[in-house]
Amino acid sequence: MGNADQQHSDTTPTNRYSAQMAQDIELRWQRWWEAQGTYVQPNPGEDGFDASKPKYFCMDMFPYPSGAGLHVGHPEGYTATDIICRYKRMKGFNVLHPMGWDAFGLPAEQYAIQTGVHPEITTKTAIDNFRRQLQRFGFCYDWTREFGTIDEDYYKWTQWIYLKVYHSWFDVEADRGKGKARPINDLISDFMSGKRTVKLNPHAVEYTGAGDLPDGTDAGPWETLDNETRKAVVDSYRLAYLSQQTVNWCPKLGTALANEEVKDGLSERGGFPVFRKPLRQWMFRITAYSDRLLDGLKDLDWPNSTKTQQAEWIGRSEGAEVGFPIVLGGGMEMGETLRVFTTRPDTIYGATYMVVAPEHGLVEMAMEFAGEDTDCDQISEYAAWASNRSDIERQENKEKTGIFLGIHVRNPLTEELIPVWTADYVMMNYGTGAIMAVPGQDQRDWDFAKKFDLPIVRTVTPPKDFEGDAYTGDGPAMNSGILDGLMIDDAKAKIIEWMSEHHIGAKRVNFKLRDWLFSRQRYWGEPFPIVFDDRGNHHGVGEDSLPVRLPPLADYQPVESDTPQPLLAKATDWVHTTAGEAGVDGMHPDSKVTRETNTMPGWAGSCWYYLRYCDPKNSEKLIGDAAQDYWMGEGGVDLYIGGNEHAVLHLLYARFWHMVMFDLDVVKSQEPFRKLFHQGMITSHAFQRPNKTLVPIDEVENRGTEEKPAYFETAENTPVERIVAKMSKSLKNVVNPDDVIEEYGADTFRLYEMYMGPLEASKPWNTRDIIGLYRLVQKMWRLCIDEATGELKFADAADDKVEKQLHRMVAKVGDDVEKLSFNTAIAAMFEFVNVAKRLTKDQMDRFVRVIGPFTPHVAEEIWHKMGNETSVAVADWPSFDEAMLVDDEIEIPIQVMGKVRARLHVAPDTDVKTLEEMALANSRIQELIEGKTVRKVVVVPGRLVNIVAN
RNA sequence: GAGCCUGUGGCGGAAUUGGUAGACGCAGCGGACUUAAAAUCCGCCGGGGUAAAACCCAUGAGGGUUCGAGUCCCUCCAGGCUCACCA
Repeated sequence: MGNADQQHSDTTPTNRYSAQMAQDIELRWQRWWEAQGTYVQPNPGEDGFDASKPKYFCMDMFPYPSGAGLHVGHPEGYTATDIICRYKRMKGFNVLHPMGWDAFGLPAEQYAIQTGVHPEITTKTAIDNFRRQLQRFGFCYDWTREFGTIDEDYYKWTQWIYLKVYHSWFDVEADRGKGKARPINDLISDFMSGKRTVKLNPHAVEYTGAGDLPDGTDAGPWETLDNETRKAVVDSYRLAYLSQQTVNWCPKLGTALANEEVKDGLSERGGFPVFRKPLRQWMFRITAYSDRLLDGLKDLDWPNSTKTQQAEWIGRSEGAEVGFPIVLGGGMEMGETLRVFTTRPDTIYGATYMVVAPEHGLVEMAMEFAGEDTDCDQISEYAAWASNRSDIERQENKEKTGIFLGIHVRNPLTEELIPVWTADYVMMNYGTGAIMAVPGQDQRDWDFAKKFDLPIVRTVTPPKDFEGDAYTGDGPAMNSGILDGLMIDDAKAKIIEWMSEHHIGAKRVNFKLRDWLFSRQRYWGEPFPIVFDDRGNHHGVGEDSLPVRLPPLADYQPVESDTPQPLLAKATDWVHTTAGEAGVDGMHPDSKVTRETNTMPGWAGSCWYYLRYCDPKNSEKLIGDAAQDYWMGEGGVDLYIGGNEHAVLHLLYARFWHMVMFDLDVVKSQEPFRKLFHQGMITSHAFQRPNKTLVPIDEVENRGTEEKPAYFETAENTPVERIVAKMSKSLKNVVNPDDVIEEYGADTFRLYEMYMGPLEASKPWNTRDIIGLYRLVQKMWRLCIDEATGELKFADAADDKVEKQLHRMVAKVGDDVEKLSFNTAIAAMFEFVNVAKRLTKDQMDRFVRVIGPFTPHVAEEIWHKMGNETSVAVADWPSFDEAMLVDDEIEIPIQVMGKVRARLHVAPDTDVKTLEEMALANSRIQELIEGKTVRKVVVVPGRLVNIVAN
C-alpha cells in the first residue's frame, strides 16, 4: 500500500523523484549543510555576525528524550518553526533557532530502574537517538548551541540561579507597592540599622497563624537577638525556604510531588496514589509574585486559553478576612479569634456555623480546652481519618463528613453563638483553613447543614420562582440587619467598611496559587548548592564551588516507604564534607557540614534554558550582556512553540524565575516569551465497541467498501465504530517517523504534517493521505528536471498565466507563513504546479526559493543544479508584483433577496453605479423582479450585488 | 459542578473575518495512453430535481439580528480539553 519504491518499473524514467532519490538527496545535503555550517548563527561580536540585521529568536519546547524515540507529534511543531526560521532568514533576519534536551527528572530515572541501566547512560543514548532522528528531518537548528540540562556546564548555572533566589527576599513595598526581589543582605542591613522592624515575615506561608497580630510580631532590636532567632527571622523572608509542609507524598515513587504533578489524586507520572504527609521541604515563595504573574499575562501574545488557565491557576479572588471571637465550652471568651476568608462577607448574617480544616490549630485547641460537648476521642479519630484519606478518595466521594468541636464563636454582627465544626471539605492550604458556613448562599454549606441538621438562613432574597437549595445569584439582602435591601456589591462594600471600622475584619485578596514545592527525594536531578552545619542550619555553597556535581551512585533504587529517604543520602562520602570543601563563606574551613540530599525537580532545568541558548559556551556568566541585549531584546523569545500541556506548569515556573532574575538584574526583559503558540496533537484512529471500550486497529477488519466502510472486530464478529484516539502502544496505532521517512523521504513527511490542517488543531494521522504530498514533491521535481536525463529543463519564454500564478504563490506562501497557516501555503503550491508545466530560468529561480523553507532538500538539489554555489537557505525571499495578483475579469454574483440568481463578468474595478445598472439590466434579473418593487440595491464593489425587491 | 474550545461532502480540511459554501489534498467514478497494469494526463465528484436547465434543500439542532449568517447573538445537543469541596 503506497510504497513509493514499488511504483518503479522498467518504464519509469530513471530520474523520476523516488524514495531512493529522496534518501540520496537528503543525506547528501544534510552532510553539506553541516560541513558548511549553513545554520550556524554567530553571536554579536563574533566573526560573521551582521549587526545591521534584526533578530528573530524562535524556539521549540525542547524534548524530553525517552527510550522510545521520536513520535510523529514531535516533528509537527519542529517543522513549523523550521519553516518560519528559514523564511525569516530569507527575509533578512539573524535567526536564533536552537535545540537541546530536557534530561533530568523522574521518567529517565523510572526507566533506568526498570532496565537496570544507569540513567546517565540511558539518557545519553536517548539523546543521541533523538538528535539523529531530528537531523534526518533537515531542520535548520544551530547545533553548535546544543546542550542538555544534565550537562555540568549547564546545571552549574541552574544551581547558580537557585543560590540567587536563596540569597534574596521579596520586598513588598518596593517598586511602588508592586514588590520586587532584593538581595537578602539589604534586608539584614535594614534590620541591623534599625531601619526596618525585626519580625517574622508576615506573608510567610510557613508561619500562617503564628503571632497574635495579622501584621506579625515585633521581635525586638537585632543586637538583642541570638543567632538562631536572627536566622529564623531572615529565613522567613528568603524566596527559597525550608518548611515543614503537608506535601503530596507518593510512596510508590518514593518522592513528594508538587500540586501540579498530581492529577485526580494520582501521580501524573505512573499514576500512583498520593497521600498527604508533613515533610521538611525546599519551597519557592512564588506566591509573592501572584499579582505580577497575573498582570504580566495581559501584554503577552499568547493563546487566550493558556492565559485563562494560568490566571485561573493563580486564582485571584477578592473578599474579606473576618475574625470571629472564640468562645470555649463553658461560655468563656478566650480572647482569640477564628480568622476566616470569605468572598461573600455580605452573607455574614447567614453564617450559622463555622468549619475549620482537620489540620487547623483550633482542632487541637478544642481538645485541649475540652468542655462537655467536646468528644476528644471522636475528634482525633476524625482528624486522623481525614488526613489519611488520599485525594483520590476525596474526589470520588464528596459526601460531607465532619464533627462538632464543642466550641463556639460569636458572630460579631448578630452577637449569636455559632458552633464550630471540623470537616475535610475545608482545605488547610487555602485562605486561612477556616470558613464561615452560609448554607443559604453556598451549596456545599447547604449540603453539610442538611446532613448535620444545622440551621439555614437566607440572606439574599431569591427570585419568586426560585426552586433550588442555596441561592448564589444576586438579589436584595434580607435577614441582614444593616444590609437589608442592598444588592450584593453594595452590601459587600458596606459590610467591609463596617468591619474595618470595628476592627473585625478587612478587605483581602486571596490566591489559589501556593508556594512551589521544589525538592524531590530522587537521584536524577540537580543537587542543591546547600549544606547544613552541625546545628542543622542551612548555608549556601559559594558560587566558585559550583557546580555541586551529582555523585555517581550505583544503587538508585528508590525505597518504597512511608518515611521518605532521599536517595542521595546513600552517597555518604559526598554527603559528609567540610565548609572549606563545599565553599561556604563565614565558616571555619574544617567545620563539618552535610550536603542537602534532596534534588531539584525536572522543571528546574527547563525554567531558563532559553537564556542559555543565547550564549551557551559562556563560562563567566549565565548569559553575556551583548548576547542578551541582542537576542532577548525587550520582549524575549519572538516565537515559542510547544504543546499546551505546559500551559500552566512550565510556563508559569519559567515566568517566575525570569521575574526574579529581572528584579535581581540578571535579565533585562520583563517576560521570557513574547509570543507563544501551541501545536495541536497528532492523533490516530482506533475502534470503539458499543460499550465505549477501545479495540486495537489490528483486531478489526473492514467488511464494507472504501466508500461505505463496515468495521467488525475480527475475533468477536461484532460491529465497531471507527473513532479518533490518541496514539498508544496498546491500540497499535503509533506511527514511527523513521518508517515514514524511509518510505517517502523527509521532504514529503514535512509537507504532510504541515498539510494535515491548522497547526493548532488536533488532527488524525491518515497514512493514505501522504501519497498526495509525495506527488507534490514529484511534480516540483518534474517541473524543473527532465526525468529522462536528470538535467534542468526550461521554457523558452515565460507564459503569462504561469507568471501570474507564480506571483500569487509568492504572495500567498509568504502571507501564510507569517500567519503560521502552512496548510493553505502548501495548497498554493499545489495550485502552482497544477498550472505550470515548464518554467523559465528566472521563474525557476523564484519557485525554488519559495519551496525552500518547506522542502529544503529537493530545493537545494535543484538550486545547485542551477549553478548556485551557496545554499538556497541564505538566498533572499523573492518579491512579487501586487498588480499581478489582480484578475483582468472577475465574476460578480447578482442576488435577489440574498439568493444568487445571475452572475456578471466585469473588470475588478467596476464602480458601484455601473454594477447596479448592469445587475438591473440583466435579463434573468428582470424576469425575477417583474411586478415587484425594488426597495434597495446593495452593491459591494468587487464582491456582489444584492437586490431587495418584493 | 465551573470555565474554555470544537462541530462544514465518504475522509483531512478551505472560505478575503458578515458577501458566490465546499479552495487544495485523499478516496471514488469516467476517459486518454498501454497488449495489460502501474505511473502520468484530462474530466466528474454535498443531497434532491431536470433530457438539460430552472429550481429546492444543505455548514450539529432550533430561534434571532441583517439586504445578506458557516461566520454575530440566544437556547439546546454531541465531542474534546482544563480546573474542581478554592470558601
